[in-house]
Amino acid sequence: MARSREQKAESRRAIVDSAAKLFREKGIDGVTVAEIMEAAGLTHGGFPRHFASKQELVTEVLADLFESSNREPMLPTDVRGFARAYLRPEHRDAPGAGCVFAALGPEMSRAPAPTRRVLTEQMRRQIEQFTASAPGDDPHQKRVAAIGSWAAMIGAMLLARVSDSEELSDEILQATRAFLGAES
Amino acid sequence: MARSREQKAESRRAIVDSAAKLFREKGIDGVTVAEIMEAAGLTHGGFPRHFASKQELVTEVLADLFESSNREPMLPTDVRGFARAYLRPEHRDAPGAGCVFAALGPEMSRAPAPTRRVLTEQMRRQIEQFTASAPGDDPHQKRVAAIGSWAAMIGAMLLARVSDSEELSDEILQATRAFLGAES
DNA sequence: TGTACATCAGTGAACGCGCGTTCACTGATGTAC
DNA sequence: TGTACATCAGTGAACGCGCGTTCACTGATGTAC
Repeated sequence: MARSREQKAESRRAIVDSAAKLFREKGIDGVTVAEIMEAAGLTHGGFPRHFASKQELVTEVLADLFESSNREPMLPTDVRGFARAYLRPEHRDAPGAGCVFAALGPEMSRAPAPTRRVLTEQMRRQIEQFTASAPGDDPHQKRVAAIGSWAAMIGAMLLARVSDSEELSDEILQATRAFLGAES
Repeated sequence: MARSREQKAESRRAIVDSAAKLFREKGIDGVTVAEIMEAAGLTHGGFPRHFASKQELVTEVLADLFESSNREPMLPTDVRGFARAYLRPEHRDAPGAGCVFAALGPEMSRAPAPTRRVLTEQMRRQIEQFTASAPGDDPHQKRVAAIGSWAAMIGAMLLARVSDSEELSDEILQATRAFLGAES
């Protein structure tokens, strides 16, 4: 039943990827370790060979997600292009592959210190990235626009996902795109 | 041990109020029925005399919160005044008394139908209320500004609560106020 | 190159705990007469 | 107005289940010689 070092690395990869998807889809508390392990093609008993606890996996998943999205961004890096791509029904309907903040925000504000540190670091990075392309006459205005625009995207995604009316949900996404000057 | 009808109504009130605070502070899953009952000055065994299940209490709490905030608003009803009051560190630091969407958003997007119906109804009401006072040359522009502004408030509160740096957190709130033209 | 052995990824059963919910019971309430 | 009785809010113990975690075990890996 034992596996090579290489196979272990593959298993770890599969666990992190499954968890990244499931956490965002169902919330941290909404997913069991057994469920994650099964999605990774393993049984739950093997979990402690990779992570000391579920919470440690959470932190690792976030660090991994941010690392890979910084390495090769899935969305445009300019704030308007980002907003156009972010505020789409496809993103709303696939939380498992989408924005961590919109999917897990409140749960994350109650997370332990190491987890919040990773999130805060990413927040700084994202704000700086948006500031570069944000509209404004001076650096301060640009940063204000970067923060305000990002906040609007996240809030809109959250509201769009709560709505039980697809019409209202679509309108929220579209209106926020217009509000941010990111009409397609 | 029995109580009069009047006392029962008082107990129910206490349960709903305690739950409204605790749910927003710690998330739905982060609070136990026993904890809510204790905060209400009762023991957990009495819970089913008031609610058929924890989930039913959740829906009741939301309906009650929205009913009372619509009856007598705690914040200004115009969008800029609302933003000024909403985007405050005091609000960030007291989620138990604050915005339901920022405190429970993602958890709510996975909630059962009756709960989401109550939330969607309130979303419509809030958007309509903001539209009345939002900037814009025509009704469409005003509605766009209402939606975009509200989204920015909720997203900013969420980010401000996730940040483990008070400086960054304060900046997010302030920048979003500036972004929405709601500087004090 | 072969061989003996230590390592350890992964399995599946089990543990222990916390939770939502149920239930027998209590005694004050409030109704029927 | 009194009195007997049904009701039912609230108590505290218990139930049942699901979860994160632990553990004895397995057998392939990969190292030591």
